[in-house]
Amino acid sequence: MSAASPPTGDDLVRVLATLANPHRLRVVAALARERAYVSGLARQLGISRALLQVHLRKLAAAGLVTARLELSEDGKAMNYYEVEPFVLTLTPAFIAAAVETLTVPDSGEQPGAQR
Amino acid sequence: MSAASPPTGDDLVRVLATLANPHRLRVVAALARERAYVSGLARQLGISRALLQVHLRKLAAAGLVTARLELSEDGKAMNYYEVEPFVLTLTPAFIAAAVETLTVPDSGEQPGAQR
DNA sequence: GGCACCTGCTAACTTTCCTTGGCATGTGCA
DNA sequence: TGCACATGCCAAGGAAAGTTAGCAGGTGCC
Repeated sequence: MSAASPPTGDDLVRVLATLANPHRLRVVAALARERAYVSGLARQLGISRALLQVHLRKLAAAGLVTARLELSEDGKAMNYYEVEPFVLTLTPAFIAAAVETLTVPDSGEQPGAQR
Repeated sequence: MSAASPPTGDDLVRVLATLANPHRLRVVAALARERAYVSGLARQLGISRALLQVHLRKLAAAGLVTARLELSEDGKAMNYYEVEPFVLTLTPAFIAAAVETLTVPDSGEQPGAQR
């Protein structure tokens, strides 16, 4: 799956909004090197677990990272996160295409909204 | 120059944050078709000029669009905006590289911040 | 049992962003 | 002169995001 072909413009907005944050960018960068579990990653990044949890959740909601619950050798439950191999090439033309499938805030949500 | 090789991670965050907005995405899409002036574009998009101004300013600050002041046939000052031909390929590896040049919020702003 | 490590959640505060409305300026034309 | 169009700015309220602190649960080991 991954985010190869961004279908809806809403998805694009969500992904961009998710990546538009220094902490989340660091998380993606860290997970790009190697997967990690929450507490360890929090220490590595120098932020609180609560804060990291929120960011990880957003990244997961955008489909940029995935969680995998595992058991360590000593039987502790570790929640390992790994980055999704996404590729997103942003260009004016690409954005123009994505905008076609943007839902409008109030009225309806017709993709091909003519002006 | 355009945004061919995103230098600092801060720039990346700025560009992403700028694009992470439905209105600004629509603006980029509209300008990708053809350049336009503020009032006309506001009518075309169905938003107020004040709102469009703010979004255009952010887009310009991120280097995604450029303004060009011209005079119409009847002597009116028209501020034409056009999109910049940017190309930004987002991948985990690309982000990992950009993070290297992310400035930290409080302390200093050393690019190669060790963990 | 007590300590150290892991997990998750929620409430509340602070900060930032979005949006609107109003005001001021300048031009051309009837 | 008054209308229509263009430009810009600033203040203020509402909505959303970021962050912290605290609580509760689980396991292994001395």
